[in-house]
Amino acid sequence: MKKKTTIKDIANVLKITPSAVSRALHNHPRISDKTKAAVKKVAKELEYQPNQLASALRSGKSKLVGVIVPRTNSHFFSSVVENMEEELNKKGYNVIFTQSNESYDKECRNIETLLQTQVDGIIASLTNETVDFSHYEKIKAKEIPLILYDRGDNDIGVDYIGIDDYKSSHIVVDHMVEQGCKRIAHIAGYRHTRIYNNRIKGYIDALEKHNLPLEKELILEGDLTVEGGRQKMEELLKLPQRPDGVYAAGDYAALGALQVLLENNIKVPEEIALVGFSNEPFTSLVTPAISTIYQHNEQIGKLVAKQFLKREKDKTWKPQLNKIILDAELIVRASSKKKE
Amino acid sequence: MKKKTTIKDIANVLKITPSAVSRALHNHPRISDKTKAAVKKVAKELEYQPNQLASALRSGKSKLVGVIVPRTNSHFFSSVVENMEEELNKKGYNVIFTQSNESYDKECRNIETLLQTQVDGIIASLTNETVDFSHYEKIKAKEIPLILYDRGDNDIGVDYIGIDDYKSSHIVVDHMVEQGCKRIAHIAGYRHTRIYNNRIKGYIDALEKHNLPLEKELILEGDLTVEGGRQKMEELLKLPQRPDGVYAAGDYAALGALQVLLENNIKVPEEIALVGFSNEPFTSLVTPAISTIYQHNEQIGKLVAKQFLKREKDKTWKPQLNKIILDAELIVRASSKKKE
DNA sequence: CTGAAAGCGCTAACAA
DNA sequence: TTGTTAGCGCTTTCAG
Repeated sequence: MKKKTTIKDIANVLKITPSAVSRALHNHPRISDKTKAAVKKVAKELEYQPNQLASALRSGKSKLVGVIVPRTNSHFFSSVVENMEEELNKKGYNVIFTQSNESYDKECRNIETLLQTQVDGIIASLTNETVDFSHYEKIKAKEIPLILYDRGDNDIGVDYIGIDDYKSSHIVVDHMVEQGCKRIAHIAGYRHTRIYNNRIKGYIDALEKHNLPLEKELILEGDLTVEGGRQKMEELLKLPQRPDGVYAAGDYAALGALQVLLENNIKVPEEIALVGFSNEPFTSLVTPAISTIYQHNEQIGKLVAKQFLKREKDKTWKPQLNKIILDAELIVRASSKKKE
Repeated sequence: MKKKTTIKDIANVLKITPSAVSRALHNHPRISDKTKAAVKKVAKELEYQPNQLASALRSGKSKLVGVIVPRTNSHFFSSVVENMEEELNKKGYNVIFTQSNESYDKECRNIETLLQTQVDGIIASLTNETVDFSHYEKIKAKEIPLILYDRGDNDIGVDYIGIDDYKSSHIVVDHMVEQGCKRIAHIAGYRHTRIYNNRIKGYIDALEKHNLPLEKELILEGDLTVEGGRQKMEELLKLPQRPDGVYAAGDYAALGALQVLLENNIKVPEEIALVGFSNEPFTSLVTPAISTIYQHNEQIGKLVAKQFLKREKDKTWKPQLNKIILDAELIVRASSKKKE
């Protein structure tokens, strides 16, 4: 490894002190424009690259933000992260990025390593498994900003940004009723995950709002994979009286359901309408295209970043709860359009 | 921010010196088991967390690896990264992760920030735009390990890991010929990107191998988006004599092509067989499922990580070319199975 | 406007 | 086996 130029090297060339160089590079107000210019010129000539590590150690600010993502292979998360990164980069922060792979243990280790790396803040979305929050208390204890998003609606008193799952279900049911559905089934996620539970509650209350009877056999809890969706749909088709609409709490499950419907020559949406959740890219690519809930991925990413920056700036910051809940948006596509 | 425990604090408690503590924590051979135990006990009690920054600054090793990805919203890249991360974490490295978004400028800036962060190595896949490699020379000049993967087959003399695109085309054409195709079209990527060029060359040579005539109008270069695939497929359908097979150099383009075929009531694979490239998840989800090339994502991720670790270990390392080329694998699905 | 000097937390060569 | 000492590269008071 070649030795790199340091501010000391620049100082030597110009016969000034390292501190002057440091100030010049940071546009300190009380430094002459002449030296500023000179320093910058020499810096460029010597291909000076600031050593962030040293700066971080001295100043106590690493300019690093740790992000924990449950999975990368979901369009939702990757676009959230993309926007977060963009926003943070603008303000001179770099993003260290780890994935928990939906494992609680990995999540704990992620936090450990991020803290060791001296990140200035942590942004996280919980795994499906996470029910205990004690590992997050450590972060709180250190009083570094912690922002949760999407999966992380919490009682531990830290910032949270996500969409209104309860209301989303209302939007979906409203739409399906309007399209003429009378018996809407719900392929649901596991109830112990807060967001899925909220979707179930929203579904139930929305039915009541429309004076539709609640039929227990129309709520099928499970994992929201393609295979899961297939199984649940097959169960639904075996019922003495079939539903005329299916609301799946995830797009992959919706796709599985669609496959089963098509294989059974059931017309979508005429016989059974279908709505998914998350706006995964494939929903617009299959035939018929699947109606789905758009979670404002980009905006969530940006908001999370901004919230972090706000916390970071405020010196007197203490961990505190502050929820930002966005309304989701229904994207109506062919799979649920019974009327024109 | 609360003040954190340092090795000095531990030293004070035990009335020993910081260096002894440091050694104890690192299981230095020449330190008594007694002090080791004592140090570790106190460390736990005080919730000591090593400050990687300080360690990095002192030792010149940040234990950080920078990874540049063109896009995260591709299944290929996310699974490569996932496996890379896993492998590197095992050896105590953390991954800093940036995306270039297929922009040359962003790629340059990414390198800049990674170097400033004092990463111990850089792992990158080039953007589609990248034709000039001068920004990578900087990394070479610093003599820190640089590994390229997938897009990055290079003449700059650094390690590269990817699949054999030329051969992949052969595998595809062989398969299609075996299925009875006589006129195979190629929806291609832009020729200036090496991997797409290799796929084109492979396609051409494979046709020759099978004594099939090369028809220029059957090679359509473009961006491999869904929309791009649609357009090219429409062009192909306008030809006086239609092809009986389509090989798309990307799955999204293959999907676009499939949509057009289905909209025109053309039977797939009976009238026109279809093969894509990359094994994006949706290929197995659409109907008919799309045959495609699997690029050994997981293995590539692991190999890249291992290659980095090898370079890192070898103190006498100098930038040098070392290619690892994997054979890709064809996943045959309904879209190309003319025979049983 | 600039210089001198101290130190962030840790490691490692050299002593003892 | 442990202590001493010096310093990684940078920032930041405190002087001048």
